Amino acid sequence: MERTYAAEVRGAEDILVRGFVENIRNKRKMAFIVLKDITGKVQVTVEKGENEALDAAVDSITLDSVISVRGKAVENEYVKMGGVEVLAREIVLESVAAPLPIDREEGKGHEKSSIDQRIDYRWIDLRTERNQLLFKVQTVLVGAMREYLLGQRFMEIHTPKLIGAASESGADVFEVKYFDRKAYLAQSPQFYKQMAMAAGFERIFEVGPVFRAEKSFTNKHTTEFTGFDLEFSYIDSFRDVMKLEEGLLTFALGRVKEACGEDIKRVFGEAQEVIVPDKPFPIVKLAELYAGLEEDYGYKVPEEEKGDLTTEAEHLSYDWTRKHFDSEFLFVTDYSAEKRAFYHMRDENGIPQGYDLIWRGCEITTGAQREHRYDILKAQCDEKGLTDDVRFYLEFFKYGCPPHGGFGLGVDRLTMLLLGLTIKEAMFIFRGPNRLNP
RNA sequence: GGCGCGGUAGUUCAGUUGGUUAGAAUGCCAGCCUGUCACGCUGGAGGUCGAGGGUUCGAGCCCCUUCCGCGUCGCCA
Repeated sequence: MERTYAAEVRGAEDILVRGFVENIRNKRKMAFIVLKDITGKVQVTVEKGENEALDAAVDSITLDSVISVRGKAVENEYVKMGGVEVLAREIVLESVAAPLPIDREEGKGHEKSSIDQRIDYRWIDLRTERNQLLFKVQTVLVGAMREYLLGQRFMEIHTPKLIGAASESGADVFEVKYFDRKAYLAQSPQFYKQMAMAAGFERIFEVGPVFRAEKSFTNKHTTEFTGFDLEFSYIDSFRDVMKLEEGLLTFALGRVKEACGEDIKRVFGEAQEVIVPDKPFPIVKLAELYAGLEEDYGYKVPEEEKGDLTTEAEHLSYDWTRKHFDSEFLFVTDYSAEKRAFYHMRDENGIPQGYDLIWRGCEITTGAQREHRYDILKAQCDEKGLTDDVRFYLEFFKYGCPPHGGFGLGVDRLTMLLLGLTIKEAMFIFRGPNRLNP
C-alpha cells in the first residue's frame, strides 16, 4: 500500500503512515502517538483493549522508534495538532530506539544538550524539524545559484581534491599518504578553475569540498567545508566579478525567501527575516571602512592590522553597513598586496584588484581579477617565494589565457548566516581541529 | 599558538565557610488514569563528583600535577 506523508493526511478509510515516534502518551484505554516524518507530524490514536497485538505494540514503543501505521484517518477538531488523526488498526515496530543520549530540544526545566554533545550523536540531532529545514534551505539556496549560472552559459566542473603539490602557501594543507608518495587535500579549486580558463571554458563553477589545515577556533571556521567557486573569462575588471556575485546572491536569496521564508521565521525565530537585496551592494575601500568605524564606534585598528580586516571590525561593519547603506552586504576593496594571494591582479599602484564580500558582519567571499599575464604573474609569485611550489600552475599562462576572474563563496557560512547559527550547527557534520568524528 | 572558562545521575543544572546518606528537573523503569496533545498522579532505579597526588579529624568544595572539552583572538570561505 502506498505511504501517505504526515503533512498530507486527510480523512481516508485506509491509510499507511511511516516515521519516527516523536512522543507517546500511553494511557489506560487509549494511547496517542505523535509520528514524525520528513514532511511533519501527525497524531496516531489507539483505542486499547480491542486488539492484543496492537496493544502489545503500543506498550513496546519508545521515543524515536520507527513505526509503520495502518488505519483510518479521521478529521477531528479535538486534535490540536493538524486537526486530523490516524486511528490505528495495525502498528509495525520497524526499529526500537534505546533511550536517547542527548536532548535535542529545550524541555521542562532543562536546556538542550550542547552542540558538541549533539554532534556526537548528530544523526539523532538531525531528526528535528529545525535541522531538516536547514538542509532544505541549503538545497534551495545552492539549487538557485546553480540555476542562475546555468542560465548564463556557465558549466559545472569537478576538480581533483587529491593533489600532488602543496598549492598556494603550503602551510595549511593536509598531507595524505598516496601509495609511496605524499599527496595533499585541495585547500581550494583555485588553480584548476584558472586552468579551465586557459582551456577556453570561459565560464565555470564548482560546488565541492575544500580542506584547510588551520587550527582555527571560532564559530565560523571548519577544516572541511563546501566551497561554491566560480571563474569566468573576458572580464575588464574585478568589478565585473562583484557584479556577477551580486546578481547571483540576489537571485538565490529571492528563491529562498519564496520557498522557505515563512518556515525560517517560524522555526528559527521572527528575527530571521530573509532580506532580498533590492539595490546594488555598497562598495568601500578597506581604509574608508576603518575610518568609518573609528568615527562611529571609536574603533582603532592596530597599525599592523591595517592591510586586512580584523574580526572586531568585521562584526562592527554589519551595523555600520545597515546604518549608512541600508544593506546587509558590503564589498570591501583595496586590501594590501602583502595580505592577498599572489595571483590577484594589481593595478599600477600595486593595489590588488580584488575584494571581500561581508554579509551580516561575516566574510563570505574573496574574489578578484586574476593576473593572466605570465611575466607579471611569475614576478608576483617570486615576490612571495612560491615559484617552486606552483611551477605547474604557472604553465597555464604560457600558451594563451584570457583575462579572467572569479570568487569562492562558503556555502556553510552562507547557510549559517541565513539562519543565525554557528558553523557547527549549520553543517551536516562539523570538522574541526578537535573533531574528526562522527 | 595566546588569553579566558569549564568537567557533579542518560540529559540540563544546583551544591552555602570544608561537616551526616551529594540534590532538583527532565529522561528511564513499575503502577494508576476514555481523548491526551509540554497529558496528569504515585513509587523506584540511577553518581569512582574527569584522573592522580596532597592538606585536613573530615574534600564535590582548598593546593599541586595531568587529561579532556569549550569560548575567544590570530588565520580564512
